[in-house]
Amino acid sequence: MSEPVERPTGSAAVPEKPSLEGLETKWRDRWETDGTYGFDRTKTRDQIYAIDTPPPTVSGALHIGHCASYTHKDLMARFWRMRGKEVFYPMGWDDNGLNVERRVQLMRGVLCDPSLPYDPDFTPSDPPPKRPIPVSRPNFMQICAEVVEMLEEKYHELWSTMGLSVDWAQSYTTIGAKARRVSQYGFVRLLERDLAYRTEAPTLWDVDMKTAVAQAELEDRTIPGAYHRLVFRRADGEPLYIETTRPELLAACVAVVAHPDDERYKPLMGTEVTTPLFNVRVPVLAHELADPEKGSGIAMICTFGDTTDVIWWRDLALPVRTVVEKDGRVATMPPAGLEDGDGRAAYSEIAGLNMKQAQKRVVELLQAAGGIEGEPRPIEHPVKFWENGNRPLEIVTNRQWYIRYPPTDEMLARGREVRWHPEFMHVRYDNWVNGLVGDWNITRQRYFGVPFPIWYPIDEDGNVLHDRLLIARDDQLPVDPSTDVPDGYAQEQRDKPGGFAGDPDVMDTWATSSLTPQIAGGWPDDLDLFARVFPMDLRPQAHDIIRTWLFYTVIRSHYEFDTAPWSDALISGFVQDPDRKKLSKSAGNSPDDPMAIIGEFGADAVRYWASGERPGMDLALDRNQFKVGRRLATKILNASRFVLGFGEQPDAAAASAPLDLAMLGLLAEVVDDATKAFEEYEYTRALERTESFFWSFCDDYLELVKARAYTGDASAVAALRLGLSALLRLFAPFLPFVTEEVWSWWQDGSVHRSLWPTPGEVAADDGDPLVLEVAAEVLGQVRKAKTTAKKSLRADVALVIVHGRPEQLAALEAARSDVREAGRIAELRTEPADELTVVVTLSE
RNA sequence: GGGCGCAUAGCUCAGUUGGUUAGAGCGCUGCCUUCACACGGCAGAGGUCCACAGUUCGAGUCUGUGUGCGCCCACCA
Repeated sequence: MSEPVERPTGSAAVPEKPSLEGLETKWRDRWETDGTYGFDRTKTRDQIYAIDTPPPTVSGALHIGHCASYTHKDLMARFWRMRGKEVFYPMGWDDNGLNVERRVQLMRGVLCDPSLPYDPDFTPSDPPPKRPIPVSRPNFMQICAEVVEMLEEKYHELWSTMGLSVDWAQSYTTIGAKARRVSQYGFVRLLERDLAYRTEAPTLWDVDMKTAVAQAELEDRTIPGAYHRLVFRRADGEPLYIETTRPELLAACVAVVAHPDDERYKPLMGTEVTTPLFNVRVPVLAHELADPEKGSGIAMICTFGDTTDVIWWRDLALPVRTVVEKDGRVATMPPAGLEDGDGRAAYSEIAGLNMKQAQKRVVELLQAAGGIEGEPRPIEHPVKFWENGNRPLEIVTNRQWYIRYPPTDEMLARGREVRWHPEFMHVRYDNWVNGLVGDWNITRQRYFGVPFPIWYPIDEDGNVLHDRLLIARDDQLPVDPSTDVPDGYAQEQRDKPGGFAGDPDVMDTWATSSLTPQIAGGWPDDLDLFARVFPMDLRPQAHDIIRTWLFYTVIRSHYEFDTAPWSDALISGFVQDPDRKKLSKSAGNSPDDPMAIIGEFGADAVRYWASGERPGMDLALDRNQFKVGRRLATKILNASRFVLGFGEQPDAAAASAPLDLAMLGLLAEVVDDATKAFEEYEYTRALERTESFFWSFCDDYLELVKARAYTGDASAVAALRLGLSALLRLFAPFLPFVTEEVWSWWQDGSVHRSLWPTPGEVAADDGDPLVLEVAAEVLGQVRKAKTTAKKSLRADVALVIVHGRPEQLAALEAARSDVREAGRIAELRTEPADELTVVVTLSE
């Protein structure tokens, strides 16, 4: 038993009492100052790893789920950077569109009324008024811009605190000039190729926000409704019962339809029936989509009650009888075809009512007129809503811009060019592509968005000539047709006969965000940069927007560059609260407020928790994991201080003792596994392997070697420092703050710009892992004996007899003195046996 | 109605090509004031691997059926 050795004085840079406090602030400032994550655009495409980072919707509430998914992207960025790639890792803010307008309406109490003049002195009142105040379009835009800037700063703050290694110099916003230019330029190019077009067509419409919405933004909600049994009259005066949940649309009825094989209605096909109340004659038609099981098996077709009506209307070439206006109210004037005097009188009773009121009134009128049989029969049924809306969508006819979908097989082929992580998410893409209907409506009747770079001439009679486009020149873009003037016209001619009119609408936000690789990559003005980053390597995103962001990006890249936009898609899941419900959206003091959590546990701990979410899987919000992560970070701090306290040994080759080589050999395997895991986007496995090794490094190896290390043994010190160096680098993507802190104690430069360890670097010689395994097992048995005897681990051991196979005993011999020191063993004997057993006799 | 995923210890999850006694962390219990770390360490208890059927010498793992949960999609009269 050796005498305690005085501990060598540690490096001056190693603090006596290391702490995690303040590491986030310290290092994020330092990384910013040093440009640690700056992108070097002189590198070529093969040297670059480009990430198509999702621009977060800044109008949404910040919550801990963001931290999880953005950590995953950062893990990949940091891994590839350490592998020597120049990582192109921009950040965008999605700050245009309807959601921002809604947020502004709530936060500032204003809404846009384009008919109002600009008021330079207007300031929103604080707190905002309950009833939003109408303001001019320029005022509204200004307020929106202020609000998004504030929101973006909060995101920036959170991302920096989380340690995201983005290059902030590459930032963009989807409402910014660059994004507007790319959006308009991309649009014009599609227009020139007839891949974008404008047409008047039935459109899904949100009556509250008064805008069209796209197929991808729909969601079904099950709400109460009721079947109303309406009494139509056949030519012979007999009744024909038709069940509908929307009697208020009766005036919009253009036909009734049954299945062609439905024997009950076959005799009526080709005849006409008369609607109750309005007394309009409509044909009885056949169509496959009519379901004999539903209602009375025969349906009324209205223009338009739902998307099936649109299909019937199109397939059967029916006329339009519009009843619903864009504000969701019944049109003032009755539709064409409603000629009957009583019918017009009935219509006047519902004109101007909203849908709910209209339904009530129509039912009353029908009851009075005997047009309805029995009481309404309540049901629950799915109805289409805009995903952020409050009232069911209506379908109205409107002029809209569309982008054509490519043929299905082309879109599927593009999907197959991408490697999906996890692979099963690919199915969602295919399902979506196979279920597409119509084309992509990119028009929104809103204000805070990218306008269409289009004007229309006005003829001498004041008619806007919508089929004669005045398209902005490429070099003019971005333009705002509401203030800019097309070539050949003067500002005074705006909205005048013989003059011009600007296109009033803006693009759907996806029409812009589908171009994120183009926007971030500098297309079309910086083609040098673009060639260095496109097609990109990675699209990381959540699974809910496969049908939107991912799909649309593929389409734009397909049209513009004839390629998939990236080689790999990394799809993350959602964060759920411990009860598996949706996380609360409230910002501020909620239990999932990210800043509060980071403040309590540290960013590394939050990243640790997030790293446990495997691609495609959901993750529960688990405070326990924050604790575990924090404990790991603390352990790294303390273990590192301990290791570095043994002094320096610059020659890594000095590691020669069998125990030390065994440790390094095992570490080399860990490096190899972690590297492969990362290359397969299995970052969770990389962390698990590293973490598990690290704990045995601390509990077993460090305990075994410390007596020798205290003496300054070159092999021990070299192995410890080499092991620590590799471990810090393996942990660096996950725990960037604590690893950087420790790295700074004894290394130059940032750990995040150091090279990822390689197996060969760690284990130049072949160590025999058995040495460490057997030594750790014996030490473990000694500890167990002490614990069982309720003795301190410092208690002396009189005798240890190890039974084992010859190679096990030989391995133990190679570490004999380390084992004796670590276990405080007076006498260590070995005896041959078939399996390894350890008999421990404690001293009295 | 269609598709996808999940189901393993009280909780959160690993279990790679089928192969002895199914693992980890947390939690729980006990012990250790230990000279890197009490924001610690050591150890212990705890499981009919959702059910049924099949393939196989052998199934947590492969096949089928069913059940439960979650998500995505769907033409909703």
